[in-house]
Amino acid sequence: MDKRRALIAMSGGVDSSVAAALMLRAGYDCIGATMKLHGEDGEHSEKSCCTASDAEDARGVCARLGMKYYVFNFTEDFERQVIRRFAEAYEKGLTPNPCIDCNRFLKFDRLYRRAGELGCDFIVTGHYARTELDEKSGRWLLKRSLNAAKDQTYVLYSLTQEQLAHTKFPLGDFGSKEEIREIARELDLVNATKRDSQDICFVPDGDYAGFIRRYSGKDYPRGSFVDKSGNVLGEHKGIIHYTIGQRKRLGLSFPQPMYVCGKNTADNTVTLAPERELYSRTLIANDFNWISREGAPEKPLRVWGKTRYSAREAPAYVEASASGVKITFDEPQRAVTAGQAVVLYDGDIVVGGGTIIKTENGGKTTW
RNA sequence: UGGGAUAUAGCCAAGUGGUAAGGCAACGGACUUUGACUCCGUCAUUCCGCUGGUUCAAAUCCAGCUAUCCCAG
Repeated sequence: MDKRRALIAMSGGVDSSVAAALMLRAGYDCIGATMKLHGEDGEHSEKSCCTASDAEDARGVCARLGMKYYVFNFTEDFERQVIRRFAEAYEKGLTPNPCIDCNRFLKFDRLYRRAGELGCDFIVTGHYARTELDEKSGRWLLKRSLNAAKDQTYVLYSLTQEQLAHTKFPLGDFGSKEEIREIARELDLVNATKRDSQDICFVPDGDYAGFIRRYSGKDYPRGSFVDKSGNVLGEHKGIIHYTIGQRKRLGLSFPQPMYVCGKNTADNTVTLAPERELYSRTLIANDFNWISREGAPEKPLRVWGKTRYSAREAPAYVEASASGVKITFDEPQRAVTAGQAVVLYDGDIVVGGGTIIKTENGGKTTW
């Protein structure tokens, strides 16, 4: 019987390289692949991913491990599905998470389909997450990695049952990143000590507002910082420069720290308030993907919700609502931001996730 | 141009004779596969509006000047 074949999505980093090694070790017929996602403008730092040198690292690792290696040029899809969404979201006053879109539309769609065309049974990534078939329900589950600190299920909530059935995350069962690096060292992989990637990969200099301006060719006019009562506090540099909960780079001084608590694209204002104004207990999310269950529960269901990548999950109830999925936390959450994802957990199991479209402050208002 | 008040870093602001707190902002770093948040660090090498004076010693006392604000015009 033929060996099962797997396509390894290789960024050039240590994680996906070790994932490949582990799949080989497990006896799979492995093909390495790097997605070329953005053009070479020579300005990408070592902090970003998917650069030419990263592809070289991936190629080197594949050579070392004796795997076939391909580079797929997905720059067009990336531009359309990730960068454009990113820019348009900011223009609408939202704060998007491009990593989630990249996983959803590139890795687990474009690349996933390509893997199928190449006769692969699985797509493999270096994400810290686990999958498991639940015998009782017959559903594929997405579960947190054993290494809780590195868990990346938050950016994977969009995976469908079909995708989960054909995905493997070899790193999910490791307790620490050190173990991963140790394997890389043992195998003498070139990137064993390469630093973890971070920041938005297509905006390596961190100036995402400048990037959006160059990308769209539009000008984002200055406007007013206002307080909750509408009093003008100062001038802001353009609404795309700010996000909910932001404290720094406001350029204004007050007796107390002030934070962005609202953005209004209609009148181009940014509302500032003290930290205590940032908390909201309920939110509405749409574009929701349910993983451990079929759809939204009719009656409130007990879950743990996470409103941002680095947030700790907090107890909440989720239920169906006219405008989407309604989530009510036991305790108000800080700076819940439209455009970001909310992901729900039941222990280690990802119940589902969606995009936050609306929040409500401290129970003062109901709908 | 009569009276009163205030003049300390980008902003606010302690300090009232003994050798410049703190907060905000800014900048740097850590953390982080998003934006943020958070944490750590730097931030008036003695012109503390200016000029003199008193004193061993002044941002702190005195005088004059300048600027701003308020009340009277």
